[in-house]
Amino acid sequence: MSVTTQLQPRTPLSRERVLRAAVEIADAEGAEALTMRRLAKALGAEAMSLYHYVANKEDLLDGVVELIASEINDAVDQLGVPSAGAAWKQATRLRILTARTIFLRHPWAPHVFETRKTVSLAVVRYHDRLVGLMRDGGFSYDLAHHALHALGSRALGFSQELFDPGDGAAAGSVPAELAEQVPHLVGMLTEVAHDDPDSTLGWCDDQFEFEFGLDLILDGLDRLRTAAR
Amino acid sequence: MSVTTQLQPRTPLSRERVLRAAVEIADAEGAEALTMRRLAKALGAEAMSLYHYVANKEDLLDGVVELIASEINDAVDQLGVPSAGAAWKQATRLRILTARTIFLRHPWAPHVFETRKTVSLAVVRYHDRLVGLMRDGGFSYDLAHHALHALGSRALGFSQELFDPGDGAAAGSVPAELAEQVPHLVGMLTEVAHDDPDSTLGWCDDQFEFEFGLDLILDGLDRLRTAAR
DNA sequence: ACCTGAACACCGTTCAAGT
DNA sequence: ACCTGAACACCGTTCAAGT
Repeated sequence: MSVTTQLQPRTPLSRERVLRAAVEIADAEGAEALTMRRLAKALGAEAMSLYHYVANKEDLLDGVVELIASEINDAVDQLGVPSAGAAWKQATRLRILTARTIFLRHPWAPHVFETRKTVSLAVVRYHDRLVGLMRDGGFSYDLAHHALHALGSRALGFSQELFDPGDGAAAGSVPAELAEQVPHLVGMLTEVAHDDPDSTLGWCDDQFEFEFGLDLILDGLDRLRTAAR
Repeated sequence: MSVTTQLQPRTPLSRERVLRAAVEIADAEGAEALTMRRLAKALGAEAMSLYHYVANKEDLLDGVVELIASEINDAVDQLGVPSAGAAWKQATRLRILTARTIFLRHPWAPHVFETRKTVSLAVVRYHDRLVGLMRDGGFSYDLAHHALHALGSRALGFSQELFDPGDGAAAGSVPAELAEQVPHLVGMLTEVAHDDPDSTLGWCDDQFEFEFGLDLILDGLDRLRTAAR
């Protein structure tokens, strides 16, 4: 028995390694593949070993959120665009769209963010800087506060859609019975699908719609900002 | 053994009964209490019996969404307020705030709505009528389409918040270390909490913030509507 | 036809034990 | 100290069998 097994994890486990492995699994196979047993196997350990680094699965997911929020903070901290006065809007817009690029790499992450019960310090820090930009634009704390609520998850760069209003847009594929029940949607569907015949499936451009909604809110806030002067 | 057992369910099971019982359990104990075994027990049956009325748990939740969306449609269908021209905005606002009252009765429902993979006909129908109101206001199908995306879940009357920017607002309860890391939020917190000293905990008024965000979007859309004339 | 008991393949997690 | 095997208390679900 003097043959030392070489297949064991060379680097010891750590909370950092556990969290990074969790993100990798979710990236590769989706959030539902992220089980304690599966995660342990990826680390060359047993499920129970993980409990030395995370209190339980909720704590694991809290840590994953903290990791991704830190990734976002790292990206937006080095933007360094002017934000004084009217420039607040472009600065905020760029910051949010930059944060969004991280979620495009982790499409499972929004759902995990939304199911957290505790607040992540990195998420709070992100919002703090956002309020900073608004203050540069002359926002009162009161208006900045309402702004955070109005933006909601859009502040971090994502918006969960209940359904895609363009589903089944393969014009004419809508059953006649359904067409009678939802005439406006069918009309909308055929017209918009007609305007953009390139897109065969899922003709809603997520990025365009995100920016449309974001600009609608930012423009509205900017109007309130100048009105309050 | 001629004694017939009187404790069995008198009324036979049905999909309708199963779905209604599911809503009752979630209302009373939260969505996590809604398991197949628990649901069966509430109906005086065994878990396996439920599979004659729902294909699986996802189908059960799909049915629950359909049930609640129908409840919403029933409520908003009888509003009957004018919606022609500029009145579209008030009509839409009232409709959305009315839909919201149903979610206030089922606080677990937003999460279930957001995790659906298939679209509910009742949800589609709700949005169809919303597009109808916008058409009354002179919206192009294109603008109405962007409007649905911009509203997102707000169209149905709820907005999931990542965190409450007013948590720990018991002014002064913020550790000095945290105060240094997020100065703007702490400043915002103390000022807004000061303005409204009544609220001891959770000083963010959900209803007010929902209406603020909703009006910001509706006002923006109304501006685009008139600009497009 | 409608319903069910036992069993299966998973979960997260506890506990007592290994090195 | 760090890690683990076996076991527990749950899940959703399959299957073959009851009436």
